[in-house]
Amino acid sequence: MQVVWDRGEVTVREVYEAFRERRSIAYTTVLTTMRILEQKGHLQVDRAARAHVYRARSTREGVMGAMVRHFVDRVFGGAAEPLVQHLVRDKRLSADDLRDIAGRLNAAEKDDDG
Amino acid sequence: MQVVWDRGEVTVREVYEAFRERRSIAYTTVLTTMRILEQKGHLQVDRAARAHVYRARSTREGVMGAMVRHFVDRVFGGAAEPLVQHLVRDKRLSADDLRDIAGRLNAAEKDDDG
DNA sequence: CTTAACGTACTAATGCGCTAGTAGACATGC
DNA sequence: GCATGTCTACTAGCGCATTAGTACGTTAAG
Repeated sequence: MQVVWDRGEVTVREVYEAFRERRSIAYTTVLTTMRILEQKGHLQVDRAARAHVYRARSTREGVMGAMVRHFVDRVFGGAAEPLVQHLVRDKRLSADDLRDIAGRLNAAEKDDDG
Repeated sequence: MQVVWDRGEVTVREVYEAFRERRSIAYTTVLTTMRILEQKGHLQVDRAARAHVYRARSTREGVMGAMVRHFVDRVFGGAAEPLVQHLVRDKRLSADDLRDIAGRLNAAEKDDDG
């Protein structure tokens, strides 16, 4: 998925090569996986060329958003605060980071609806 | 797991009853699940009594922390900011919430090492 | 035309989580 | 002692993700 989002349009071969850089994997594995992703509606395919061309059906933002939502609901019952606190405890975020984001948010909101 | 954490010590029967309140499930399903959790080291079991007594081997905090870490690494490559931004976009968090948390953090840090 | 490279389709094995059934051990009441 | 209810152990099916092998078609080179 990451590879598809990065490149926009990909063939199986391209994804295969991208994966190979990191770990050993069979060409047919990638092929099968992409076919499944297509069946599930995550990828769109153009079969005109010999090597089918795949594109993502949804944006990275959208999918990640759904994953976050799912995760927060499942693990924290929908409550975001404890999640953020975990991030902080893990040193993923500092209080400064939080203020930063809050600041940017205010600016964005003014931009948005102001 | 939630049930075990809530009650501290539980038997299979107790967990079973707790689950039954929400959805139909077989007693043996709960039993098997708890046995697996024990094999995986998540639960600790005392076989002295006829009805084995289970306790959690790790705290809720610890497990949730690990889950958060895992999630952030896998989905966001370890970067917490974009995750937080998703939370905000989903209306799970407001800028005020963020400032709130940041404020509490400052207080805690003073408490901690100050 | 023949052959080699490339590409897809189909099939399948493996592993894991979830579910539950069956069998056997044990206690309890009569 | 025998029936009944409770509890665990063992076994197994189902669905899904992951991985890859085999078969077959197509294209390009000679």
